[in-house]
Formats: sequence, C-alpha cells, structure tokens
Amino acid sequence: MNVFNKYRQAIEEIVKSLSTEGKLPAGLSLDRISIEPPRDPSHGDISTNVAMVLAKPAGQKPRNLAELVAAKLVDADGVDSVEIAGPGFINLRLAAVLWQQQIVEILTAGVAYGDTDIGGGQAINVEYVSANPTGPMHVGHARGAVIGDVLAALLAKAGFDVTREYYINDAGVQIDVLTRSAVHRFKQALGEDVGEIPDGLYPGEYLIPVGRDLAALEDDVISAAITDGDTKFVRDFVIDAMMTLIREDLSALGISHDVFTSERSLHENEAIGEVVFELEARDLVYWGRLEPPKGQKPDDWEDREQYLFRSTSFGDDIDRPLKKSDGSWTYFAADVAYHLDKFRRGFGEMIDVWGADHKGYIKRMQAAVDATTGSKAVLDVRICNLVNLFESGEPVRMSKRAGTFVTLREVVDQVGKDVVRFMMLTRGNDAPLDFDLKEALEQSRDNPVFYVQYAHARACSVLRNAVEHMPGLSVDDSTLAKADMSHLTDEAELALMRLLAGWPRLVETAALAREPHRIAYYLNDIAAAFHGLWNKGNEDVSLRFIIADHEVLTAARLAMVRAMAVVIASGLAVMGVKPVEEMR
RNA sequence: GCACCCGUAGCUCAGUUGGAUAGAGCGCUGGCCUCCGAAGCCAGAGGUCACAGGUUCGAAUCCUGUCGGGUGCGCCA
Repeated sequence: MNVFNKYRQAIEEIVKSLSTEGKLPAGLSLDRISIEPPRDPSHGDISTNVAMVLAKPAGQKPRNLAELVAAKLVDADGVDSVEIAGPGFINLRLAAVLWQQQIVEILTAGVAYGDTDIGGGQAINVEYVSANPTGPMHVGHARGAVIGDVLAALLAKAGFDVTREYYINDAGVQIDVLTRSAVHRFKQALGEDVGEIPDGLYPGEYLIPVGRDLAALEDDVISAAITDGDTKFVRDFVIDAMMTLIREDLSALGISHDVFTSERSLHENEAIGEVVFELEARDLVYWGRLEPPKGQKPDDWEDREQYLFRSTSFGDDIDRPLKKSDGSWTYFAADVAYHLDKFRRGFGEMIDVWGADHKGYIKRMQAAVDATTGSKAVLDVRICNLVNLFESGEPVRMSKRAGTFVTLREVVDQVGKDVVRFMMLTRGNDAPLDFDLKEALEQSRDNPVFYVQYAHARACSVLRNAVEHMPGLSVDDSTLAKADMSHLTDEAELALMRLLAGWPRLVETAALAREPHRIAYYLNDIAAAFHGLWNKGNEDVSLRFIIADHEVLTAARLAMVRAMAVVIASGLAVMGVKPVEEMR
C-alpha cells in the first residue's frame, strides 16, 4: 500500500483519539492536512502539516498541538523518530525496513505497482485527437493524441473506468470542400483533363488514390450521380478513406479509441434539434443581436438577428449562436448535443483535449454542459500548446502550399513512436514544446528519452552480468523478492528506494491533477538517482551491485536494481513506451 | 476593447493544488574510467520567482492592480 496513505490513516486516527480524550475539540476537518515527502530530504521521510492546519480550529498553538500528535506518532508502526520543526511541521523518519519492504512489493506487483483505486471505478470519458477527417495527421495533432492517450492510461491506472473517444468532425463546409476535392481527383483518375487544382480545394496528393479507388468502382454510376449534383456517395467514400488514414496514423503512434462518434449523425438523427428544443423550453435560447467585437473591425460585419444560446447565464462572456445564416446548425450546436449525449451515456466526468487555438471555446462548452445536464456533469478541458518542429536547431517551416508539410507519419518513421510519445510529455501540456528531430535521437543526458531508457538498459545489463558471473544466482522476480533487503543501507540506496516507493503517490496526484507529463519528470528523477548510484560504485567498489564473494548482498542489490527497472517499465507502460533492454 | 494562458538562473523549463534554505538540463569552471555500460557521475559559480499591494502561522503558488509576451473574439471546425 501507498506509504503516505498508511501514515495519513495513522495521523487521522491519532487526531480522533485526541478528540475522544478531550485534548482536542471533536469534529475537526482533516481535509486540508498533507502527508508528503519534504522538499529537503534532511528533514526526514514524511512531513505533515496537521498541527498547523488544526491549530486555529482547535484553538491551540501549532507547536503544542504538534507535541500532542508527535507523542503518539512515535509508537506508530515503522516510525524511527519524530521531530517538530519550523512553525509546527511534524517530520517522520521511517525505519529502513519500510523502504526495503517496498522492494518486495514492487517485485511482487510487477508493472502493476502503482495501481490505485482512488478513481473508485468512476466512469470518465476522455475525448482526444478529433482531427478533421480532411487529410493525414500532422505533428500538432500528435501532441493532443499522446496527451489524451496517456492521460487516459493514467486515469485507468488510478482506478477510473476510462472510455477513450474520438469525435469525427464529418459535417460542415470543410467536408464539402473535401468532397469536391475528391470529385476532382475522381475525374482526374478517369483521364479527364482537369488542369490545376482550383483554389480552395485540398491539393494534397493523399486524395489521388481516393480518386483512383472511386474510378475503379462503378464509375459511370458515380459520374452520373455527380452530374446530377448528388455527391453523397463520394462524400461518404472520402470521409471513410480519410478516417482509415487517420486510424492508421494513430495506430502508428500506438493509439486506439473505444468509441467514435460522428458529428454528421447528430445532424441526421435530430439530436441537435432535440437539445435546442429543450433549451428553448427553458428560455435559454432566443433571437437577438450581438455587439461586434471591439478592437478588431470585421470588415464583413453585418448586423443581424441570431439564434442564440444564453451561455452568459452560465459564465460565458457573450451568448453563442446556434444557427448559421443559411439556417443550418453551427459546430457549437452539434457539440452541445454531443456532450449531452456523452452525459446520457453515463459520463458525469468528461475530459476534452483540445489544441491551443480552441482555448476561447472552453467557457461556452462548459456553459452548455452545465445548462444541459443541470450541473450534474463536469467538463474539464486540457489545452495542448503548439509543437515547434526543429531539425538540428533549425526550425522546420511548415506550409501546406509550399509542400513542406511534415506529416505525423514522417516523424514517426524518422524517430519511432516511442520517442514521439515520450517527447510530447516533456513539457506541461499548456506550454509550447520544441521538438528537434535530431536531438530526439541523440544519446546523451539532455535527451530525456534516452536518459530514462539508458537507466533501464543498464539495470538489465547488471542482471545479465550477474547471471554470468555468479552462475548459482537466480534473478527472476519471485526469487529476488526473497532476498534479505536489510543489506540495503547506503544513503544513496535508501534515496533510490524512497523515490521508487513514491510511484503510487505520483500516480494519484498526477491523475487527480490530470497532468500526464509528471510521469516523464518522475522517471527522469528515478533515472538520475540510479545513474548516481551506479557511479558511486565506480568510485567505491564496495557499493557495486555485484559483489562476487557476497551472494546475499548481491541478491538484495539486484532486487533493488530490478525494482528500479520495474518502476521505470511501469511508468513507461502508462506512457505507452516500450522499455529497452540494451542499447549497444 | 474583452476573455483565457504565460512571465522562475545567461538559455529551455520543472516546482508534489499554500509549506521549511526555490530545483533540473543546457552552457560555463574544475574533477572521476587497469571499465557491474563514462551514451554516465561529482563539485562550483549563477535568483528581487516581472512589479506593487492584499489574504495567513506560511505565497513562485490564492485575490486586486500595473507592466510585458502569446492566443482567441457572430454566421470556421
């Protein structure tokens, strides 16, 4: 079990018993107390602020209160010593046994180490990627894809019942453009002299095979339909082809979704009309005029009546239109219906992963969820900032027109999916990210992917060597778990073990904060501790992992090394990255 | 004009939802291989956490204002 939770329980019980003894008032709220590793390791293993948090409600001085709690904490299981410091922190020093025991737990649990149940099986929907089906994915899409995918995996590890969803934007004018572009390629495939691709159509070569495939079907039937202005078949065909393309791109990144929902289907099955009808009945929709935005002058501004959702009643800045001037629903209207649909499918918790350009859309969407679900659902939107692509320090300029557009597939082919996935998590999702195609493959300290993988590979290397040098030794996890861990007493070893024991807690905090990048940083810390320990062995032979004439000591150290590798593997598993066993 | 995000070492960025003396990489200076993988490690220098107030035991973190940067702002998705 999570070491920190264990002591949270202990502390909560102490507070309660102090209450029953009359030394503290009853009914104190324990919500705000923290049980965490202190920033400065010299302060001990676990630090708590109970005394300071409860001081005011209890009407006592923090340090006096700390004395009361500390006196009882001394007797808690695994506590070596208790100190009161600063304004009233209680610092616990835990017995080495406790950390040593974690090695056993890690080896027994394997990659499942860190699994928790704070999610309590609650259903949560994560919607990500949702790229328009008008062409292959580019690097920018990849960030949202990876962040969404890893966030989903993280939540699953934390005990949530996660559904990964893709919203297909298969409606609206860009689909018309796509369809016309496909028609163009179809005619071209039939040998018609179609000339240059007209302005406004998608020029990408990825549509050529679509045209060819169409032509290979019953081309005269299709031609006849097109002449009659009926492009439905082509439209469905090309959307299908684009979604296949996108699914292939995603699959190259190791991503697959549980549910695909079509925007078009919401138009066709009247879902949008129904939601709007309900909103209208509640007077949340009206015909009205909007002020033109100040500071920028839309040259084509035309003052007209619009069909508006009263999103300002739910915290938005202005009311939002539900219909376009041609009478069709806006994208927003469809999205309102879509999110209500998710709620009706049982998701009180929804997370959308969007690009930074959609930031201004958050308030209205949350307003809509609030309005349509009667505040029973919560929508959290995670924004992914831009990815700036570099090649050896030189920015890679991307332009669809100039043909210098870099697709996701090209990047994955060049550096591999694992590198792409890891790199996308080396920044907070809201911060812009520089991605250098050359550096990503570099084998050095400043490439975090390499650095973490190197630690894992080194650990595997030690185990290989051990078997070679000490033939009697068995290094499978269950045997290593039986080693006498009391030999692990060096400060650097303890430091590593404490870090490893922090993995379950990291899973919890990162999942609750919905910040998958914390995993990458944590793994980097583990790797640093391990590389440091390794090099201590270079300077002091007695600290090496393999001590030829001391089998029990060696077994304990190998157990620790293996546990380190397991935790890295566990973290990488959440990130969807395969740990490497050697890198020569 | 309004909204959202950001401002932390020379550079690129973390900072455990309010904790103690603010961290890491790069770069700079100086060290460590008769090797369990030096593709690594250790040490040093480097800071008014943009600025000013406020909230409290305690603020890089929360609130207000100012300055500076980014993004978005009816009928695109």
